[in-house]
Amino acid sequence: MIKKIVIEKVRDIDLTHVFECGQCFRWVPLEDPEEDGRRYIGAAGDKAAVISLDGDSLIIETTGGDRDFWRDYFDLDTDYSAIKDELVRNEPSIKAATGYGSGIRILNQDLFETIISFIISQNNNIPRIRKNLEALCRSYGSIIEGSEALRPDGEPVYAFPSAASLAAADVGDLAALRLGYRSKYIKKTSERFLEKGCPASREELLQLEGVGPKVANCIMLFGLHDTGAFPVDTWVKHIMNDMYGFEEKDAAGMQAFACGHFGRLAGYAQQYLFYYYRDGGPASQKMLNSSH
DNA sequence: ACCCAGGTGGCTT
DNA sequence: AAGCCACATGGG
Repeated sequence: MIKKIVIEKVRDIDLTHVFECGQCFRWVPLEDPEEDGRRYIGAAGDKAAVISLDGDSLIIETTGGDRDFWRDYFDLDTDYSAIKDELVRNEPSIKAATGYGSGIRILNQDLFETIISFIISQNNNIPRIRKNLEALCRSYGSIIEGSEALRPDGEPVYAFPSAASLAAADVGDLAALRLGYRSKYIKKTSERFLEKGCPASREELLQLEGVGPKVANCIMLFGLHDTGAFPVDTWVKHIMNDMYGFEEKDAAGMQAFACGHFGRLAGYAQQYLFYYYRDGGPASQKMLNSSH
């Protein structure tokens, strides 16, 4: 049974930017990739949905979750115009990035899904991360009841696997999904998650196998909504080198500086910058190459 | 055949 | 603390 939820008068939201800025990996365009205002299909936890925008109304056709759940998922009670303004006031050179990624929102994602997703992200690229996660969900996640009705072809949406199902997985079977050396991290981390419960701090996250400083920061930002977290990946290294002259290897220095410079908005700043430099086309790439 | 991608763990200086 | 290197995989 599909329920339709309409949230009116939403601001600062662009579905393409929200779903393709690199914070999540399982939402995909449903159809008409060229069409303006396209619809996305995916899942948040065990709730499948098709998401679209009609003017300033956010339309959620879903198998579950009430209005409050989706308001929280899309972070709709946060004023992103105010955030962008404050970022630009504090750091004028970020304006191109906030302009390009205007409409990004930091989703409130499921913690376990975020942990596994960003363990898979290490030394990997986004298209392959998406493939890996889809394979993982098809093999270890259950079909979301009623999700067949969301898609014209009647294909179901799979829920993200539970910690129990991944903890019970055979490492060889995980590797067969092309998860590579990350297979053992996934199993061990799932076991520990089951045993110890949800990690709630940086220290606890760093104790998980396959979670280092960068992945921990992604989990804090995307899974725990700690907006002061500033993940430093290979792209952000280039950016911080370009903007402030940091040595490429000095990830810790970059992170410390950014957290001081942007404060509680560091996570937003990181996401606008990452998305702009990665997807913003020739203009952003030129800026990166100009000084080095 | 190399280099890179939302890096980490482990070992050696 | 800092510097290597292996690790799986697939695309350019």
